[in-house]
Amino acid sequence: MIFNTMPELPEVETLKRELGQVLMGKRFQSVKIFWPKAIVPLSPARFARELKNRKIESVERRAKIIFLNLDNRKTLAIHLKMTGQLIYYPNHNQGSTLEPAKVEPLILGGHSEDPTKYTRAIFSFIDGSRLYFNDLRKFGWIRLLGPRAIADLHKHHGQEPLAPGFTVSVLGTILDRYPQRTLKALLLDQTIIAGLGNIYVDESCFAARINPGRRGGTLANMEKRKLHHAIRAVLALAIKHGGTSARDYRRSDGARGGFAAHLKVYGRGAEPCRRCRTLIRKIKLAGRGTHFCPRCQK
DNA sequence: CACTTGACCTGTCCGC
DNA sequence: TGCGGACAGGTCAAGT
Repeated sequence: MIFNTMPELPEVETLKRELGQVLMGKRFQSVKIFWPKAIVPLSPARFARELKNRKIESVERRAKIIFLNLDNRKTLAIHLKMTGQLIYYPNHNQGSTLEPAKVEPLILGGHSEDPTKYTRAIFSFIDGSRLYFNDLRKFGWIRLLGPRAIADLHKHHGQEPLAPGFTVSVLGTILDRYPQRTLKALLLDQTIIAGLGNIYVDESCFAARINPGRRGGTLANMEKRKLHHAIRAVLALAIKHGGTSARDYRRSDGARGGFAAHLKVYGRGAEPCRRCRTLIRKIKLAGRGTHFCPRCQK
């Protein structure tokens, strides 16, 4: 089973659901660290010692972070950043304690690679199954945190856009509070709304038919309602499709897939708008490549 | 206050 | 074929 994510909220949520199914109740046996920076401030030895024999009691997501809650009130928090992956290998040799499970070749970035080339950590469980943390660009991190640190992480992040509490009026209040910021910058800011990234900000703005360069204070009430609905609809649909592969995502069965085929503007610069055939424009906004239809999005 | 740039890393792609 | 530059799903710090 391969979980390859391009992680924004829908991708991390997909991972959380799938990992929740397989990791619940597993106990860590050993941990190998190949890129110690990924787990600072702990040393690999300390990190492994603290995890040994701990049981995973639940799996959660907040913003773009995955939380593996352990049986000692500590939590393994994982952020995949740009290129992180969590790949689960079930134990194919159930019952055998001598022979480690064979590692299938890993497909990464569309190429067959040495399974360990981008592997920064391997978590082995007592039943012989394993979880690989791969990360080409080494931006991702894994931290073992107590309740206080977890609470701080939560505090650092804003609204969960799919939670019941994220209402039209909450979004309206946000927009009114930052009247001068562009929508693009506002929606990317994790301390305001947590979970949207470059793909889903562009897609949400398109769905709402609002230009991402608009300032928060300029949206009419109807537009606020449309944006609110667009954000939730786009995220929900993307989750339904298991997330987006902008590049070379493969499922365990080798199928391309997910939400990439449903993208309306992201990655479609100079291609015709699916609604009006006008060419999609790509500009730089808030430091990020930004895609929109100049005709549909006012 | 809002925006830009650079940093963290490795890889791909495009133009010359 | 090689080489330099731009760019890539994220986030943080520093400077304008």
